[in-house]
Amino acid sequence: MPKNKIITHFDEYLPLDEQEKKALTSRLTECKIKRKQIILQEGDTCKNFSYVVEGCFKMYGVDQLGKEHNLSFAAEDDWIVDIGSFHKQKPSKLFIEAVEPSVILQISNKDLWYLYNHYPKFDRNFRVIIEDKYIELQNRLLQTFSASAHDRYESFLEQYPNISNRLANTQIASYLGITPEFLSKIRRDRVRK
Amino acid sequence: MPKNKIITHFDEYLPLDEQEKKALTSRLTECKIKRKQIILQEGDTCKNFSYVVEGCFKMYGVDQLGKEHNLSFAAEDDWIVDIGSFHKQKPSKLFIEAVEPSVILQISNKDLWYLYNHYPKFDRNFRVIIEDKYIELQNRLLQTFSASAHDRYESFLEQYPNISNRLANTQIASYLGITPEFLSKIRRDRVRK
DNA sequence: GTAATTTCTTAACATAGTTTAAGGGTAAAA
DNA sequence: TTTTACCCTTAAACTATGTTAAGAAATTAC
Repeated sequence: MPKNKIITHFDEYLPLDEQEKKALTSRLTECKIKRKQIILQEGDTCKNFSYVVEGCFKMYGVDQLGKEHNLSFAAEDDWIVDIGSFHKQKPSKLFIEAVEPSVILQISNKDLWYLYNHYPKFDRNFRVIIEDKYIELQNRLLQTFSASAHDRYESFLEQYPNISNRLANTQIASYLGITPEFLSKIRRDRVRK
Repeated sequence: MPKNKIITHFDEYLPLDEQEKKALTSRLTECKIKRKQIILQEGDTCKNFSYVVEGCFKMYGVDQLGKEHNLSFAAEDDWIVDIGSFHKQKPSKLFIEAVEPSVILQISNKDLWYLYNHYPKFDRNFRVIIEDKYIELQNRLLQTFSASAHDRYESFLEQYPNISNRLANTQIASYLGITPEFLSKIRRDRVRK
């Protein structure tokens, strides 16, 4: 039962009581998503906060030359949302796309605010979830400035072993901020050494 | 009265009632900080969440070669903290240093948790504050990947006019992820054009 | 199972940004 | 006010990474 997974997820933070569980699960929508299906498109407003039960997603921006830049991946038991668009309910500059057939649980902006306003524990839990994501993002930015592409690739493999072997190198290159050709060169040098 | 500034700051989120104001202000410590004074050092645990009443700070990491990489600046009415270290109460990898003589209001980790546990509104307000910071950081990362140093400099000047004219170019270059020499070249080309 | 599409690799060439070094300018400290 | 420390700029040589193109390999779709 997919909705149990999200309950278990919250046990890592402040566990929900029966009433809160009921309030949450009754507001979750389960969706099956096909590979390459886009669940958020540039220009649209991000209406849902999504919890990945199964599968994997990427969130990316597209630059003036049409190139994609991956901001994040989300696999099992992770959240995926354009917080900027969701939080302010304004058009997004990003895309969210499934890289595998996936199952997600979605909660709408309106319903999440209902939970925030009636059960303060959700403010707490999402505060902590966001803080953790902020820490990750800040570490990544620091690495981008202070380490070579080679070192960033090594870190990525160490930090996300479960995700890295499910993604095309093209996608990893985009996440690292380099071209696939250059990643290929890095991989060749790794093996040779 | 510095403590009034922080109350006004919260009015932009969910305004505090009298009891909450009292609970907050009684837990704030006012500090005067000298230019170049370091309020968080690598290896130390970040014990305080700091609100800048006056002045300006930088937060940075130092790489293996001893080079500084600025992650963020904070001036009046902004918060400065190493969330990673503060949140998990583990040694920080970062420094926080005043770039001007400053006045800050600090709240300790313990006291902030007291507020979180007794007044849920603080969970709400800090959730929203962190979300805003997350959005900023994510935009910056996307820009770092998709725009040239020249364009990033222009954006920085537009986005932070109040900070940019108070900082040495060395500091701005570090924030943009380039060398001061290259920023100098960018500035020369800007003027010529 | 086969065709179609995408991904991976290689290599030659191009470039944004770095390094080093040095001189002059500016703001902080005493 | 004077000294000191730091900051800014220039320029030439250098390096990490990007670009283009093209064939081989792998994965996905039919």
